[in-house]
Amino acid sequence: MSSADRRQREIEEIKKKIIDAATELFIDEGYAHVSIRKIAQKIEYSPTTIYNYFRDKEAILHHLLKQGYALFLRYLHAAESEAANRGGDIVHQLRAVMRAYTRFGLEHSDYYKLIFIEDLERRQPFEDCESDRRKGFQLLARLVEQAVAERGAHEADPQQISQILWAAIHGITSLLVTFDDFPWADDRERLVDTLIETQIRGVFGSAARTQNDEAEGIR
Amino acid sequence: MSSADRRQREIEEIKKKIIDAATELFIDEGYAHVSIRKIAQKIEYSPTTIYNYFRDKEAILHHLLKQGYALFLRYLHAAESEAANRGGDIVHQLRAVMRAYTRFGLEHSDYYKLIFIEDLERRQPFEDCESDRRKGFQLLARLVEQAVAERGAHEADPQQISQILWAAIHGITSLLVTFDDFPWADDRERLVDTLIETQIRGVFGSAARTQNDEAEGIR
DNA sequence: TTATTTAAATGAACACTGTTAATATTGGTT
DNA sequence: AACCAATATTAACAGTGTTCATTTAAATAA
Repeated sequence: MSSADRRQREIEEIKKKIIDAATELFIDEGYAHVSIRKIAQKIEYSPTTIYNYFRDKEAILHHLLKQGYALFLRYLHAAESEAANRGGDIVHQLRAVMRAYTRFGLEHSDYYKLIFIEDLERRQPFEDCESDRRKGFQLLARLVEQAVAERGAHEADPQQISQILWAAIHGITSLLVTFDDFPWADDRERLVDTLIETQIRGVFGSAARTQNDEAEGIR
Repeated sequence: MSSADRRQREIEEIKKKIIDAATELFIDEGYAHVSIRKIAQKIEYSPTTIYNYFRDKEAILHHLLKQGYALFLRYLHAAESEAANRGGDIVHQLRAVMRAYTRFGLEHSDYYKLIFIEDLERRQPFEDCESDRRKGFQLLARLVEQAVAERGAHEADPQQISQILWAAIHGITSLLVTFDDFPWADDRERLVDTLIETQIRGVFGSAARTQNDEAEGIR
């Protein structure tokens, strides 16, 4: 059975080669402007060979997007648990997750564009990608629910608050990523921080600032 | 010269016919999936005829986007001047403009998708469309500057505040428009209102609520 | 090792796409 | 009625995603 195993590895290897070539091309020239033939040429295979590994061109994009979403969720989860382990209070965790969201967008702006623009723009988005997106939102929603339960908020409905926070953080990230040459305020990191603080203040009131935050020098 | 005039009208008429057919198709099937031949068939002309009226397929999209931006700016300006004429204070105007932004997005979600997703997604966006977008932002920025001067804000930098408000309002609009079947909180209008109030509170503090607002029943 | 079976890579082809150049057709002016 | 300019159309090119029949390579059996 060893030869079958080896073959399995070979298949994965070729798949990876295709994905890598496609990623580079998609990012450079945009999904629509990349042809199967170009990808094939880049990996030095015949165009039809690709169809032995992926059902069609969309399947390649799908594979690529799934990778992006996995990375995205890893960012959010890492931020949440790290903040929790540090003993930060619930609002602190919320902040950390929001920051992680934009950090992902800025550090992997190509992925962000692909998964939050290219994917959204398609007629029929991939269901499992949609599910990953929902997972990201629910992570945020859980934190908000807990935070509202602990401290109360101006608007009582946690669902509404989650969606507002999501909107704000998605808004700044997508704008920063798509309008790279817009004259953004001095430092982008600071802009994001100010936005997050504005949201926290708007939702929980200024009482939401804790000694914990002060100690870490959060404005 | 009357025949030349008539011809001029005819040209505009055919252009309009092309744009209208293209609009419908682009909205239904997405820019990438619409072919010149399909547009031609819809208006019962030969495919090549279209090239007598538009340089290429992109030029059609361009024309369409310009229309969308014009409508968008009309929404913002109308809201601003209406709020000003009603004697509303500056924060009131700000609210009105933000609401107008989302109202445009919701009432013309197809346009919104085209101009705020399709356009952003292209490699090289049309400059004059970019300029229209900037105009929209600057309208907001002017109001913010004035509001900050009048009342002060938690964060002193008006530029930063403008960008935060822009991000929030763009965020909620694009999410509402792209995730039409997401389980949004009860009433979407109310969600938008709550988001706007959250922003105002976060930026100007709760002192920002005026008797004027109370009188009009704004929460 | 050789013969046979199985799996993978390919070349040719189809129905499309945007776009161009040459041709046919129309309408207005002498 | 004859001409001419403007407009519409047909034919064609290079390129696209994708399929199918065919060839090549690899794995197994004799």
